[in-house]
Amino acid sequence: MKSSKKIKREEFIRICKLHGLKITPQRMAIYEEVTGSSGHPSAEIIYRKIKRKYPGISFDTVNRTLLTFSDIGLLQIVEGYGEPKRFDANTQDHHHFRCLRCGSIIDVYHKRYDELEIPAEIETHHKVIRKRVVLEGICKQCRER
Amino acid sequence: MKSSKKIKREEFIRICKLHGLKITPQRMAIYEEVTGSSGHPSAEIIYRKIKRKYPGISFDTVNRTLLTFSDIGLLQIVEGYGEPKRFDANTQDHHHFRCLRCGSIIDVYHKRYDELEIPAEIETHHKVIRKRVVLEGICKQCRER
DNA sequence: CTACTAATTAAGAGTAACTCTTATTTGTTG
DNA sequence: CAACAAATAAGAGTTACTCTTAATTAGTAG
Ligand SMILES: [Mn+2]
Ligand SMILES: [Mn+2]
Ligand SMILES: [Zn+2]
Ligand SMILES: [Zn+2]
Repeated sequence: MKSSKKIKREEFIRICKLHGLKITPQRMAIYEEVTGSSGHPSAEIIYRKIKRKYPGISFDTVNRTLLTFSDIGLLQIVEGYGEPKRFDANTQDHHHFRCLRCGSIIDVYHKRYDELEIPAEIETHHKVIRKRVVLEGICKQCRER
Repeated sequence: MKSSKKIKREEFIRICKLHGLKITPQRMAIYEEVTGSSGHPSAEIIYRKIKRKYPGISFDTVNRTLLTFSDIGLLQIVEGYGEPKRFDANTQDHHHFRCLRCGSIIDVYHKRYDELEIPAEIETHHKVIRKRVVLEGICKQCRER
């Protein structure tokens, strides 16, 4: 029986080839790291973690690769307000709650949000590719302090 | 009969006093500029426009003032992905469509979006202050090219 | 109106988060 | 395995803020 890690790697290779991207050790490491981390890490955080196991890697490669992955749909960038970009390898349809105090980002799964209709005056003029609900406020941990 | 411009200024002064902010010519100019502009300008754009009529003003003052105004609810910052922040003096309940190619931001008014319920598992743990729908895609102008 | 003082500002230096350039290395293809 | 386009490392450069400091000023107490 195949491990889920191996299936994930094969899927990764498939999508890279589909987009004409070479399979490099750096890309593998970055993909494993970002899919393995449950949160919504920044490029800097991902860079630091990978550097432990792979000291030669450069920040530029990590950042460029994350943007490439975002272009080909392997991951997404979470909506924000100009702080470091936060990456998300969760490709399921989902939304986010963002804490205005500590910056933590929590996944929100809600079927009604996935089914939102697009207003007619937008739909007739523009092409909508993505729709998301963004919730903001103060998270549990921050409230308790 | 009072002009709407005058009413706007009085309301501005009221809110500033409410938050213990001094009424300075710079603040007045920035507020007039940002409420007068229909789009969703960046700090740099607002700075350049004000500089024409008020050559002595500094970028830092414009930027700091915009952030202050956002803190006290006179305006908001539009959700984005790390480009320059975009400010919005439209205080009505509304949402945004953002063009992924040219970066233009279009207001979306849709009652159903204003009435979105908050999922129970978020509501019970965290305090939600704001909820917004973000649409993304390619705008009419960009499609026609 | 005048003096006082805390808030605000201009100017410019500093910083964070990318983003680009160039020389070198490497994955893929024939 | 030879050829070469793609990718990387290193470091410089850029953008968009953000901070520091000295000067100015709005609001208020007399
Ligand atoms: Mn997520
Ligand atoms: Mn708007
Ligand atoms: Zn928090
Ligand atoms: Zn466009």
